[in-house]
Amino acid sequence: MKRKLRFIYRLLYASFGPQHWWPARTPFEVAIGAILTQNTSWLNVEKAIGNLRKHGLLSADRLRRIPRGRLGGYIRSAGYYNVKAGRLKEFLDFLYKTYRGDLGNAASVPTRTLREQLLSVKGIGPETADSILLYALNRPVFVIDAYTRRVLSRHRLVREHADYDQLQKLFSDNLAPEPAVYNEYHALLVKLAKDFCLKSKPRCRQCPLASLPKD
DNA sequence: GACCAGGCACATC
DNA sequence: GATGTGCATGGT
Repeated sequence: MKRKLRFIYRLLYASFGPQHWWPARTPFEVAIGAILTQNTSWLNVEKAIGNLRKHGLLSADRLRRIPRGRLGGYIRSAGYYNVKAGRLKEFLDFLYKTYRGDLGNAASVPTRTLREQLLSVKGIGPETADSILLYALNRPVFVIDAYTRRVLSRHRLVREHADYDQLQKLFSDNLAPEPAVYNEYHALLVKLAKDFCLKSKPRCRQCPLASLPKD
């Protein structure tokens, strides 16, 4: 499986090239995006973040002070805006209570501890926690999402009903803990899912993974 | 107009 | 432990 996962990575990278997911932004902004993008297209999230920026609200302090109802108004485009405004508030409470409002103060905290802390925040589940860990804090944590699940199961790399932790283990057991690679690999799997695994069968013949050896 | 999108909490069986 | 439901906008 080690060889296979590395082979797939090289294949996808050669086919699609670098995907540039969540490059240079502040860790705080990445965390906000991670919550806003729950079950939502990134395009709609960008609008919401742009709106927050336009109103000078992209700071922990400003977001903490604004009432939940008003916050919802600014993030409408991201959908579920009432739910998400509440989740952002929960995250900010945690951020201030635990790290004085600055994720930078989490730098020396072990990844496992940090993950448990994030998961204890209401509204932050495994994918959101792991997105924050990987994309905002550069920790070697592989992010699993609906696309990853679809690709792995469509290509029979995992059994159909494997849960989040099992899927994640597949990668962490078989890849060196390198955040840049985890970042790129995940993005490439999403690209593959969008271009092929969602499409009709004819396109699947041209799928870069179609030539994958049977173990 | 139908379907989908970088989930999660909560209820129910 | 599995399965169902509410949450909601905007693109295709």
